[in-house]
Amino acid sequence: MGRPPCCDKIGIKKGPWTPEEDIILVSYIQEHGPGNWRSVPTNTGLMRCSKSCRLRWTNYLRPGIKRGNFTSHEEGMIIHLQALLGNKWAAIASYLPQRTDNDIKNYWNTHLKKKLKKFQTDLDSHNLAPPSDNSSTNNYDHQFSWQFSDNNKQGSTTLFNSPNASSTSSLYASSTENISRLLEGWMRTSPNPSRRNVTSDRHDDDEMLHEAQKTNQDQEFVKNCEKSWIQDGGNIGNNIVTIPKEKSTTCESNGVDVGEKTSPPPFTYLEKWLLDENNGGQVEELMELPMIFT
DNA sequence: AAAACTTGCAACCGCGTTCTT
DNA sequence: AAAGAACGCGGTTGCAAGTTT
Repeated sequence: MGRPPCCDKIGIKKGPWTPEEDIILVSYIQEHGPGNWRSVPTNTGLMRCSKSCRLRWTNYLRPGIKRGNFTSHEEGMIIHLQALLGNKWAAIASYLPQRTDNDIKNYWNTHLKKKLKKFQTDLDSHNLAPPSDNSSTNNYDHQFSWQFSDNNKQGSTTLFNSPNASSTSSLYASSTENISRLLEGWMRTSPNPSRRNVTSDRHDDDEMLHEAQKTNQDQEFVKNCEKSWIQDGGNIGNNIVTIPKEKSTTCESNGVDVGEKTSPPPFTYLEKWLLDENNGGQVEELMELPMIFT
C-alpha cells in the first residue's frame, strides 16, 4: 500500500543541509528536546520535512557522535554483529553508541563487504580445500573456521587493515562537528547515556526500562558470543563465524527478529554458546579483534 | 591537463510498526 | 476496532571528491 512521501509538498527543500539550517535545528532541539518532529519545521521555519529534520539530528547533529575512521575494534564489532544480527543496522549501532546506523551501514557497504568478498575470492583463487574433519558440525561451519585459521597461519594482515584517513572530511563536516560540540554537556538525562538516542517522546519510563533490559540482554548475548569465539583464539575450532556470503544471518535463538530476508544460518556457534553454562566473565578485552582483523 | 571512471557518504524514499483519535 | 498519522528502519540514489588513463 504505502503512503505518499512526506516531502512531496511544494516548497520543501531537499539536498544537503546548510550550517544555518543546522544551527536552527540544533537551537530548537536544545530548547524543546528531540521528538515531535512534525512540529519542528513549523516551529523553526525550516523548509524541510519532519523526516529530514529527524535524520539530520539523529545522524549528524546529536551530541556524542564519533566521525571519521572506524577503529579495528569497531570493524570487528560490526563484522561480528552483522554476522549475528544481519543487516539490522540500528541494532548494530546500539552496540556502537558513538556511531549511527547510517554510518555503520555505509561503512559495511563500502568497506567491509568488499573486504569479506576479497577474502573469499583470495581463498577461492588459491583453490584451498578445507581439511576433512568429522568433528565439524557442518561444511559451512568448517569452511569458515578453516579459512580463518588458515589466514591466521599465513599471517595475512592485508585483508582487514583499517582504511587510511578519511579522504572526504569536508570543511562543512568540521562545522557540523563544531555544532555537535556546542551540545556537549547538553543531553537529556537517560538511564543509559551510552545508548543510542531513540528520539521519541513515546518512550516513557517503563518503556525505557524495558528497552534497557532488552538491550542488556542483547548485549550480554553478543558479548558472550564474542567471548566464545575469541576463546578459540580466533582459530574458531569447531565453532563458526557466521560470515554470510550474500544473505545475512539470523539470531533468532536470542529472540531477535531479523526479518524474512535472511537465510537460515548454521547455528552451531550460537547453539554452543547457548548450551555453554560457563559463558560469563570479562568481556571488554574480548571485544578486541583477533589478529586477522588488525 | 582533462576526461573518464571509481569511491564514499549524506540524504532521500518506501514500507512496516506504533501511536493517536 | 479501525483509520489515519507519525515514527523508525533499511535500501537506494545522487553527487562531490579522488584516482586512473
